[in-house]
Amino acid sequence: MAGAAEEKARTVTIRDVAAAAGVSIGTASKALNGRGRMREETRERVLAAARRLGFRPNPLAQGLLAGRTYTVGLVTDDSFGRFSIPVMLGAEDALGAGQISVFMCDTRDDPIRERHYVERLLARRVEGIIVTGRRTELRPGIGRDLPVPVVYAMTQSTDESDVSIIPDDEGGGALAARHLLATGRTRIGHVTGPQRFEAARRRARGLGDVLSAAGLEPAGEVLFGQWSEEWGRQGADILLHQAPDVDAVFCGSDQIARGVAETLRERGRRVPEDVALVGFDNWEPMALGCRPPLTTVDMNLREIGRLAARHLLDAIAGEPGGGGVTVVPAGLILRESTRRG
Amino acid sequence: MAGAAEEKARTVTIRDVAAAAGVSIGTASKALNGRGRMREETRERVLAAARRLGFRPNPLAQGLLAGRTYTVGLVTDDSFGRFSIPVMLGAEDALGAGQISVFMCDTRDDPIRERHYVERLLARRVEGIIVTGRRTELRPGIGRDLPVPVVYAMTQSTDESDVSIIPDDEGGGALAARHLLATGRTRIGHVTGPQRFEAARRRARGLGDVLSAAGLEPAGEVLFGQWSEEWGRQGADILLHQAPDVDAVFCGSDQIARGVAETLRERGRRVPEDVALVGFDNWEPMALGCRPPLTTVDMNLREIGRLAARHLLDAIAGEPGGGGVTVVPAGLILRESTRRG
DNA sequence: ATGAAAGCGCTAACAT
DNA sequence: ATGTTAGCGCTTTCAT
Repeated sequence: MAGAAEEKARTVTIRDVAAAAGVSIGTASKALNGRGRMREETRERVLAAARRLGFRPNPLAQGLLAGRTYTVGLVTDDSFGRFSIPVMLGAEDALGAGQISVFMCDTRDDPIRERHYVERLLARRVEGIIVTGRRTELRPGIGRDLPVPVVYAMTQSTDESDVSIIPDDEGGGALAARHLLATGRTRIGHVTGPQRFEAARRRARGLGDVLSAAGLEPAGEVLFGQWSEEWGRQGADILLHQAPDVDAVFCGSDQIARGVAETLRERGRRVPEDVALVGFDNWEPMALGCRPPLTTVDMNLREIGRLAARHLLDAIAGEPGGGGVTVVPAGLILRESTRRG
Repeated sequence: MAGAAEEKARTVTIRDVAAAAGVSIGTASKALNGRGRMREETRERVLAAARRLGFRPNPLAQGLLAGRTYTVGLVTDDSFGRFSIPVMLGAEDALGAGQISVFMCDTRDDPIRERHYVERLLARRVEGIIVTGRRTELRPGIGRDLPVPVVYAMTQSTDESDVSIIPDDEGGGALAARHLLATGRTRIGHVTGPQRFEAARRRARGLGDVLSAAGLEPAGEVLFGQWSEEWGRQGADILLHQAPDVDAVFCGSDQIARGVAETLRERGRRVPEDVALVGFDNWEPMALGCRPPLTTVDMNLREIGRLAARHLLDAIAGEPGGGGVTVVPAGLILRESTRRG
């Protein structure tokens, strides 16, 4: 299918092509790159030779000359990959088109290792660096006055002049709230992650603001805890105790939502008939495995990655673009857990 | 902490260092690389200049000369990252030490895209390629007679002469079976993924062989289905129907095990008192979120990655190593779901 | 229309 | 002990 030209192990240089076509190296180069003027016949001959020999220009040599490498570094501390992978895929979408390749580095959350990787990337002359993380928290930048542009995706540098692309946690919370209100719920509880997480606070604020605007308050306290199913189970019990008439729960993550769903079911509350449930993350194995399947907020991680890459490309191209934070709107994925009763 | 030397945006070449140290380029090179003999004082002077200017040798130039790039490609079709990320981390462990950087490419399961990426990697003169996948299934190789060595990790090429590193599915099944027998279970059921998956068949075989050797048979039929929680729920019901006295279930994945756990609980069977449960994958968010936390088979994905990288390094170094399949032993992670009653 | 030559940043012979 | 030179594979003037 891929044609008959078998690649041989020996590397073919432009010298070989030129020799095979009976022209000088310079001419071969021009023919291959479509530069300069030359007889059509000559160009054909060179191209044919190149094809026949399986010639691939050596990007190291090209880059050396052009002063470019057409590579960027992607540094992540999200070993587990849940969040950084979609970001990376998005980045690849945007970079791949431009023939830019990505060096992947996982810091294992170790600052020493991170420093080390950044050094290595710079030594390799990457043209830019994308830094991604597990959650949208502030983190120290990877270095000041680096010789290449840096974009933080799904994480934020403490240095305000750095460029960060983050999800709209607050908007996501608001989206969930409006959806629940629209489906007729009014006694809405909230079980979420640790209060020290900016993301948890923002999601809670998004919910709170929408409820306030509707003249409502959250059912029970806003329950900050852990990002785990176990906490979801506990939180649901606390919530049922504080607000027995609760008719909806917005959860700070899909894992928490699963825990909540389980407790609700065990306490005899039907989801969604008695209590509607909205998660956060749209982590499919979790959200689809939940019973019933979970309506949840999707942070559009892929888009975050795409945007980060585009910002980086602009910066590499020398366009200012301006520092600061870009917030990517979240979306709501509708499933059974909030179906109208 | 990292010293006061601020990096400036301008790239520093060895020429600059030589000039600053008042020596020739050649001497500067020798000083920096510790080759050749020279006065200690001169070497010091060059190193000091290099440090002061923030000099980093350009690996493109070095590579061009050495005919090496110190890079490898990592091609994955596991967009979601569940399996390929640990493999990648392991590979990084092994490669990073050798100053080899990794180009990451995600094929999105698209052969065209894969072909494209492989082309690009070869054009970049990677010195080797690691191919990883979602499950241990056979797949067509990425190409024949490629100019660099290729290692398949967590997936297997249909071409038997290719090098593949795969998990020990059969051994994992056997491990689970022996553990269940050791804790006094004898009526052991099996709910797993689709029969068309080699991995599912191997796991079932591992279980079956151990049971046979003990003079036992699986409880009920071996239930092949989907890799989903939903199927776990259904499968458990079928199993309870076929073998009401079942006292343990070995599941083909942690997701399936969660479904099984849920149905068991709803049918009034306590886990682990009445029925012990073993999963497969050690996917922590799933296994730990399960109630009770899941005993499960760990495929040692990281080790698979490490081994794949080491094979690749050997091959790059020109050591034969021999083709064929290497199987990495699995381990059993003990948690509540098989605690002795 | 084509070729020759310089040079990207670096290293390794070979001078001195 | 240090400097000079050639050359890795390629592109790009500048001659011819």
